[in-house]
Amino acid sequence: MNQLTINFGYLFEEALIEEINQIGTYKEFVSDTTIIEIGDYIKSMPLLLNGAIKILREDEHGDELVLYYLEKGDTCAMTLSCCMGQTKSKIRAVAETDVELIMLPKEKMADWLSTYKTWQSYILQSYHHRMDELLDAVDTIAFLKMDERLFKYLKDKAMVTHNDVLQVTHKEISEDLHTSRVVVSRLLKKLENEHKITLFRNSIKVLEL
DNA sequence: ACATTAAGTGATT
DNA sequence: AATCACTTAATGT
Repeated sequence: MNQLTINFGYLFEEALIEEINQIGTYKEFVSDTTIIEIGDYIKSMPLLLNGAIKILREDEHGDELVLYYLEKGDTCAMTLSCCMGQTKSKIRAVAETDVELIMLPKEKMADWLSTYKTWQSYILQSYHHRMDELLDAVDTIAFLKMDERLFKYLKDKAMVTHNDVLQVTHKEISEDLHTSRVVVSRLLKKLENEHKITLFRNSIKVLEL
């Protein structure tokens, strides 16, 4: 399993890679699978080898809101805080693309914090990075108008899937952004008139990246 | 041919 | 920006 060395070799020393290889369990998820559900107890943390994961928040009525995406080399900050305390997940994680990852039991990650300096800085950096992404998400929701949010959403999605043609319906977008389908349709039409995207049935091509 | 789902649009709040 | 009501277009059975 060389995947690990490819994605994390520059981060971790060999001994740590070796331990991860031995202890971690390799898993795959196909696109659109829910990996972590709200309320789940977290007993292991993931290291993303390939693909992208969408992190969502949900309100009491089941309405969703996309927070950010995880990409290869990332880990989920939520699981970190959940593994420390014994709390439930407050977010949902859905595979945006097909995903390959390694699950690490939570007991080890605490041990490694003291044994491996590279592990320690990786965890701390992950936290820092997630915090930035979260602030970015807050800014986006609080300060950007819907049309700008929408365009950013499309660009982000194109980015993580490495594909400028997005396979989504207006309805799905409206759910991710927590707005109505009608609004999304109107704004998409506007973006198309501005030549930023082109619309098709069930897909959208992003022109300005 | 008919039903279903996706998308476009005017009018109203 | 949300909702309603309605139309049109594409797709599935």
